[in-house]
Amino acid sequence: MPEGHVVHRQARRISRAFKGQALEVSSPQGRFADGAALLDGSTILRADALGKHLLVDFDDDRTLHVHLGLYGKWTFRKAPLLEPVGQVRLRLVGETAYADLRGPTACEVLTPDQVEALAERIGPDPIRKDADPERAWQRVHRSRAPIGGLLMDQSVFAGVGNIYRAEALYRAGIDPYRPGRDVSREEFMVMWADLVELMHDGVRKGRIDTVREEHSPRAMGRARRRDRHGGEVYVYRREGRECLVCGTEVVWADMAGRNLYWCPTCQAH
DNA sequence: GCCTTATGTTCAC
DNA sequence: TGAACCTAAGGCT
Repeated sequence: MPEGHVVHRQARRISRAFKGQALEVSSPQGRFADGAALLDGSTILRADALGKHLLVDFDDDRTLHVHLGLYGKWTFRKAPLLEPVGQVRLRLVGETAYADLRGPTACEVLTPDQVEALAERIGPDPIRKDADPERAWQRVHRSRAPIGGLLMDQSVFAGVGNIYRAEALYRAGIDPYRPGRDVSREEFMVMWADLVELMHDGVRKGRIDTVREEHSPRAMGRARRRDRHGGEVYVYRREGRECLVCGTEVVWADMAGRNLYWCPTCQAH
């Protein structure tokens, strides 16, 4: 259940574990048997993330594309090899370690053209150095759709998920229902810079913390508080509890089938 | 043990 | 807008 920061961590981990090695590739579950056969014995050149998409380049111009979706998960282990447990779609075995992939939405082999097409259909990823926020700004600026929806649109912001959506809007003081076209360029650029900072922090720590020091319950002498996803946040899944800043009850709504959380006082407009 | 829920995307209507 | 995809964890019994 990852947002972009997790996928970037996984790309880094795959690079460190397997780069330059000829891998044994298999599909214990069988659903990726053809792709695994195609990649088996090939060498990994690099692994990278584009938003929530993981791309692993093998020699011979073949790229493994993995999207974890809502349930997908990687597990990394040191040798010795253990029998696959459960539904393992893909197993990568290197010299001293191996990785198992379960439950992904996408696990396929792409050609260079297909990789290019993927890169073109997703928006700028705040975690990547080559991201151009102007592309996202043009989309937001011209849209009547609510900014809360645009933040979840991967063709506008790649890698942003439900937690970063809720927290970036909270920190910017923006009502999730405000139309994109009513967000000023200044507000957009501040929010983009904030996403860059928050998501880089997520890559570094492997968890999402968004609460500023001055608002942290620790700083106010209260017990350390961890939210259910493992980090410390202002509004995500805190419906019915008090806003850490103003005390108003955090509220919840369904927005396009996803859970949306915000503080109606701190994010009034 | 059973039921609900989840940091997501795509497709059909 | 809703269902399907597909797996694991947590809450409930």
